[in-house]
Amino acid sequence: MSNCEDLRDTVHEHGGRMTRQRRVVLETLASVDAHPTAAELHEMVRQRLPGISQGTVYRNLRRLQELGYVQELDYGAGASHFDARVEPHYHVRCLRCGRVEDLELDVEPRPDVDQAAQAATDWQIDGHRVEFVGLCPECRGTDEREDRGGG
Amino acid sequence: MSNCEDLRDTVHEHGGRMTRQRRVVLETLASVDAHPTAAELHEMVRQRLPGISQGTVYRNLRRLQELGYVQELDYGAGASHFDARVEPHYHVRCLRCGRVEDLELDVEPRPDVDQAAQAATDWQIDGHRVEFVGLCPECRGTDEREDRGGG
DNA sequence: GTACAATAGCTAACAGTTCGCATTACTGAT
DNA sequence: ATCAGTAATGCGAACTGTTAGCTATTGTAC
Repeated sequence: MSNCEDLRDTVHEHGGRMTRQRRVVLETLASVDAHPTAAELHEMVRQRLPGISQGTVYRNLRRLQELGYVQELDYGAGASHFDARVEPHYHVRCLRCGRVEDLELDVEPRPDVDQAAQAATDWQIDGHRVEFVGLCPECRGTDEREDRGGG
Repeated sequence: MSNCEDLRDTVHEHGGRMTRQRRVVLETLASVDAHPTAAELHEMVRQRLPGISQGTVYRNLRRLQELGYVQELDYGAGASHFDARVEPHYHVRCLRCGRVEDLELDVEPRPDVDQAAQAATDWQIDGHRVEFVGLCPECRGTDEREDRGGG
């Protein structure tokens, strides 16, 4: 949420064109701690740009991801969620309401796991993805899950 | 493979009805090492039951999953894959062709990670999901990825 | 200011999955 | 062995999340 000012120039460097829509999509995503889906983000962005279309939000999210300003969190439970924090960090997903949030965990992602995996197979191991699952504070009270976690 | 004979009775215990379709869906999935998608499994099952519909395959996969005979591998890269091995074990997904296979890794899934996560949040942590990503032997040669792995 | 290409907005298409409904066929009881 | 009752089938249509095609705009470089 602080680096938004230089985004214009930086995005230019990468060949992007900083339209009003793209700027607002990124600013909005960067300004919230939550990790909204494309539809949720569309709704938020609409408050500043009422005419923006959902396709534009999708397109910009994809482009911004390619440019490295956004990461997509897609673990299969319904829609993808998006995150403007691109440094690697952990996420939790609520099994009941689907919400995704950051998890501040000082356990470092361990490359030795990848090495162990590499030693065990003839595939080329590029890495691994981790997602924590559970119940968010709001859903802890209620008790009527619609599970989707596996793995 | 081996446990298919008792499936009839066991499934009954859980309230399921062992139709020809359900039996063949499960037998077919259990007889392969691969982890096919619903569509792929449908195609396989058709060789024994030409008239079976895709909806029936989906329905049975869901039901069998509820009954604990099948696990769904859904990490968001296109379609879900299904696995008749329900004991926890690791999987790799090919970033290029999407194939999913087992990964025999003797690193135990570590509950202490969940405990660390639990200590760091007010969510209720139920566990975590891990998926390795990389290139399968067949795709290693070619070099024209269509990436989808993240976080 | 002007030109040009990247992008917006719109709608239709698409993939994966689920649902509704009439028909079939397991299963437990007779 | 038959029968009743209900879960499951097959089919197609609906639904969700996402992408693509097209024309009109509009950033950006000159």
